[in-house]
Amino acid sequence: MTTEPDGELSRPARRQAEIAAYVVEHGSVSANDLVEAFGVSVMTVHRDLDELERQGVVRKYRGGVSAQPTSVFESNVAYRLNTAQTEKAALARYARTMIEPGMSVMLDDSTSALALVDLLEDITPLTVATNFLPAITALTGRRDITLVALGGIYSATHDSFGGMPCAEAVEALHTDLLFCSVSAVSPTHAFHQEEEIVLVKRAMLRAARTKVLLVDHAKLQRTALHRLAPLSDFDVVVVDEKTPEELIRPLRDHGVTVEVATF
Amino acid sequence: MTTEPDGELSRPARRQAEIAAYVVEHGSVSANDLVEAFGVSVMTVHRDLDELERQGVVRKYRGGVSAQPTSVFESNVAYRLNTAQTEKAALARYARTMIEPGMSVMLDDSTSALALVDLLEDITPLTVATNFLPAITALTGRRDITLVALGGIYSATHDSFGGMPCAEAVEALHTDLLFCSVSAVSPTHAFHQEEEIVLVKRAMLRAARTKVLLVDHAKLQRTALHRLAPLSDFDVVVVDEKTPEELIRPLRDHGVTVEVATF
DNA sequence: GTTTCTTATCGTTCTTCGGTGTTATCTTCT
DNA sequence: AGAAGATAACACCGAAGAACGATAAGAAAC
Repeated sequence: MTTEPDGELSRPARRQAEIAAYVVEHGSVSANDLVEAFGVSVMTVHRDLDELERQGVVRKYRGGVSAQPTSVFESNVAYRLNTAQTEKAALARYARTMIEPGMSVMLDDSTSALALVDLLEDITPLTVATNFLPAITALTGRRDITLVALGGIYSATHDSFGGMPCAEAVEALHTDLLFCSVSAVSPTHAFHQEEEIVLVKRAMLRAARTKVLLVDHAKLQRTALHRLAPLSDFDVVVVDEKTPEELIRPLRDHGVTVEVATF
Repeated sequence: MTTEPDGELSRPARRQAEIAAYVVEHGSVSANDLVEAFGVSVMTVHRDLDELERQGVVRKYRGGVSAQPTSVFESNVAYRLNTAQTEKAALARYARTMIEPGMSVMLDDSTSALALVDLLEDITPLTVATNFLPAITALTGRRDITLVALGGIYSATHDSFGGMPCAEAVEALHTDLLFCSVSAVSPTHAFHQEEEIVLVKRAMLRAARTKVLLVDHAKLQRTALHRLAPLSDFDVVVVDEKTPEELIRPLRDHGVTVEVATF
């Protein structure tokens, strides 16, 4: 798992993700180790490590770096962008079909939601509320889209805004739709790794009429620390085509509406 | 006034500002007029006009464009960035000296505040709250700075977030300092052109302990529609060095603390 | 229908800036 | 003091993308 992830990431971003994985795997390594392992100069390694530290993924000390808890590595944006991008595109395409002109849509800080932003071209008028900075930036250019930024405390790890201020901003709204994602899904519940995130997502769930959960199949076989909400809180759970039937059935058995996004 | 503003703007942005000024001056002009006046192709003119329309500065119709009320032109970001940049830099440098490590600072969506952002390098730790997107973007990179984004409805004209949601976000905070700017200043009051902006600025005034008003001398000889607040609400009014003494005296006579930012 | 204006599309140019290594300076540990 | 590691300060290279114009297709006026 330490080698060649692919995806549409810039070279340094990809390398940083690889370095992060390497560090997580080895627990702690020296800068020189990384120089050898990745064939770049010391300077570049340090720059990468600075960036990773800024994102909260590693801790630097004199002589090397050590890994932070895996959970924060997994919610690292660069890492997530790397993962299952084709699945996410499919999920986004499905989500796209649920949106009608004139609606208001809320998006959380997930890469699935970001994929959706690119597909919003010709739905107009439209109101979009999100706390995810890349999504915000992408939407500022769009005339005909009313953009509501959900402010809050900036998190470099997620590149989004969160915390109490964000939750409060969410409370003040009510949208037609919510598209969000989580770290892990059991047959009965959705889970997430970080508590502050849970705060915001719960608020979002309260603030939308129709709630849609977007998950690729990897999420169904994983677990995460914090229970976010029962799946019954969602109106639809959308999974990708590669999801094995035997993972879908338990969900349906528990009364969850599951839709499969075909590619 | 229609010719050669300078500044550190990209070429198209500068030209767009010039076109905007041209349109404001002439009330309404045809695309071809602009082609001649600026020596670029029709296509480029149209693209510029589209952008200006997106920002709410002009209105396009078949055969040409017409100007929106001057007020919105004057709050157009590109235009403001162009204006009095050296003065703004001086104001920012002065403001910089008022900030101590550990403080929390609120910035409004003014270009003066943006100039200040660049000077925040070595004050650490620091908390900054702002609704100005360029400032937010600039600050996301900074480790050691806690960034609180003030969300709200995106305005392309100002490139910032506003409206009720933003005002509410502001209410929920309380910072040590506030740096803001306005369109116009009389000996007794600060004024602004747009009502929604007033809403947010008033909230900011309520949410900070020490309030600092940054104005270049041009502001002192102007008027604007909406009364924002009495100058007594501000703890300090900072003006630039080029401000004539006879404009400062009336302020002081009314009990306002005026500081002059030397270049 | 004709003319005038506008928009879409494409390819070229140009600039900007991200990404990098090298060298030199500065820190910190021993 | 010396050595190893970290950071700062240039300078270079290349690629991504902005900027623009020419042309063609489309829409609206007349």
